[in-house]
Amino acid sequence: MSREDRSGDEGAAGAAPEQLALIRETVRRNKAPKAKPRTWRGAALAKELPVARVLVDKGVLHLDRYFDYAVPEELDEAARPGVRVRVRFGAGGRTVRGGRREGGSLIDGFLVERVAESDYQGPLAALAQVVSPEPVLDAELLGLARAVADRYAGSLADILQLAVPPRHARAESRPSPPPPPPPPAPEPGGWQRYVRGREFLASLASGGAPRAVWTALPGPQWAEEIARAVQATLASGRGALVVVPAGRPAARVDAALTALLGEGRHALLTADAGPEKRYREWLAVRRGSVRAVVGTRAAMFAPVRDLGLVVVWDDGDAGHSDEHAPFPHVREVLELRATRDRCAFLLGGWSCTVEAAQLVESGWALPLVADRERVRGAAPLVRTVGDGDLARDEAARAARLPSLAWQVARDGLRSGPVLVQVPRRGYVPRMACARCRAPARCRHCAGPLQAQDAAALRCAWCGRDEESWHCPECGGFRLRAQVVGARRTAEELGRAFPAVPVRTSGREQILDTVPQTPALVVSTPGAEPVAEGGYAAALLLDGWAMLGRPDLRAGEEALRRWIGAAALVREQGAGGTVVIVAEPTLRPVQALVRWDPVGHAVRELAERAELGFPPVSRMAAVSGPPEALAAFLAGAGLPADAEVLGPVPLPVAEAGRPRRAGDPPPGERWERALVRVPPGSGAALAHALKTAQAARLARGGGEAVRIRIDPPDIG
DNA sequence: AGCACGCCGACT
DNA sequence: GTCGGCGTGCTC
Repeated sequence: MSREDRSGDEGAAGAAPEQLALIRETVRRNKAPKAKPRTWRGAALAKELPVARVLVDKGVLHLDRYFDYAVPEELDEAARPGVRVRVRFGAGGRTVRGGRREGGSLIDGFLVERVAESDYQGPLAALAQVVSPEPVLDAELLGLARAVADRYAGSLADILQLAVPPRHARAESRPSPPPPPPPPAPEPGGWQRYVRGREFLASLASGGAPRAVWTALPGPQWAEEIARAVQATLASGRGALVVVPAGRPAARVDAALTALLGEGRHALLTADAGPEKRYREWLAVRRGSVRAVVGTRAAMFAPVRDLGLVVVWDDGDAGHSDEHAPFPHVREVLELRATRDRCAFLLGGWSCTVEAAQLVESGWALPLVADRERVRGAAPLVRTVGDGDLARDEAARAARLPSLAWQVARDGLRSGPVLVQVPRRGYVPRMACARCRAPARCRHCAGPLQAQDAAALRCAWCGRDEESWHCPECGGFRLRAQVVGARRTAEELGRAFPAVPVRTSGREQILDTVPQTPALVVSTPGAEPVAEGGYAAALLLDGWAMLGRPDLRAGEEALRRWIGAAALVREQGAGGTVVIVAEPTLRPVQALVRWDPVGHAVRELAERAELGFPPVSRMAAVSGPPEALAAFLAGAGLPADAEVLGPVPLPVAEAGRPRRAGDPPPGERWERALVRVPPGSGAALAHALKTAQAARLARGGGEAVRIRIDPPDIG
């Protein structure tokens, strides 16, 4: 921008807007007629479409737009839309005598588009280099990345970092083979067990785009069912994408696809592959030589050709949330893809998230379930041990384990392995009514109450102190925090059955499978090995630890984990039994007993709607130093229907403790505010936050605040 | 983040 | 006149 331009703006500060526009227009016309670009070097330009619009690869929000560069004649051929380029970028660049340009540093970018002329006033710099002719960012992927960036108030460059793997020259130089012809449509297989299963598969095979929330029957067949859905989609001549939360389930779907389709039909995109392999597989997908993909969360952006189906398995698993800003979630991204590409959508799991229930409730997706009788037949028998039982149970007090659990373990060990689910350490207890166990909630915003110290209660959302709490359910006025120590219980179990081997599976060392022989398998949630032929029984000893977490999702998450363990147990007709040590009146416990995760999610959804919780409302968390946060919120121009809760102080990070993304730097006192908007205003909220953040960053001095749409831990 | 531009005070 | 300090805003 020239000096004249700037002084023109200043001189017109008091002028009417039309006048201002007129002045700008005049300056523009006089100075820089829209014509072929001039470059500083005056090099020969491409004859057709000599301007390249480039997305510079900097995650900074205020650079989240395209920059125009001139295309030199010699790069004309290679400079196609979608290729990686290098350009000079930075204020360091300056024009020196003779109209030549120097300075500015070389940075990476993507060529987004070729156009005839530029809106930019002034001479364009030339593309420095086309890194490779491989068009890695096509219009479809760009559009998706843009939509995801907008949804999460993040920058396009941040999304592209997740969506386009780093280049590897050797991988690129190898040609990819042509795709094999479509396979025949599959037999319905296990899909026959679901009410509309055959129809769903048939629709996929005939090129349809059905959308379903699938409540999978317990047992290991889900992977094969997903593979059949993929095959049906391939049979229609389209591609398919499956995203699972971790490497183990990815391996299961991978095996099922190989069994059904043979080798070379699909790609496995997981985080643990090396850079070369990763890029090679990704390229094979992009080039269309592989039409089906299974992978973990980064695969959600996989550039599958002519996408016909997206699948997400177990969407409640935290593994589906990306750890890098702006933290996109697989379910949400695949929803966007299904809508944008008009392709089929399949969300499956043994359990059911509130978000999944909402997809059905809103009519966006149809439920895909088995009838009650079949569900009951496939599930194990679930028995509960509540506080009353424990109180009456002499043995339990002595040995810290209920008699029922002993019996079930002993019986089970006669015919096979017995799973013992124990809690992970580190759950923060939530306060609940000592009498009826209803969670204690803030009377103003319904956020969870937490114990400050011995006496004081404070809302974790809005920060208000609660001095005279009483239970709205039963009128009780005493609170209790629930703490459990069940690890030792498992050890005791081991001592009680000395003839039986004890195997453990946990965070550090995860067992994949265990044999059919009798054994005690002690596992933390999510790390349960699969038992050949199913477990004879399972003991779920962590009821209170799971329900006691100060998290909106505590109930849903507890149920998901219980079901995740119980689904590995034999059906009740084959003697499969589950014992859960938790109060049988609690909603998630009842849902487990009835094996009704959907009913549970539907009720939770209704309750969330009533209380103004996500996903019925959209929430964003904004955190940062108190002054910066206050300034941000004051100037953010939030939608009129936005409601700001808080800010409240965040816990100060202790030195030596592992930090999670979004935690304040050690020793700094940060605050966090929650902003919530009603349904329909989510996009406006994201836009307002993004704009405000960009303005702050552009001004330079302003300290950045952290923004997270759909925060996972809203207390 | 870097870096030039421009305004303003100090000095030849 | 002209040199240079720092505050502001831009990067094709």
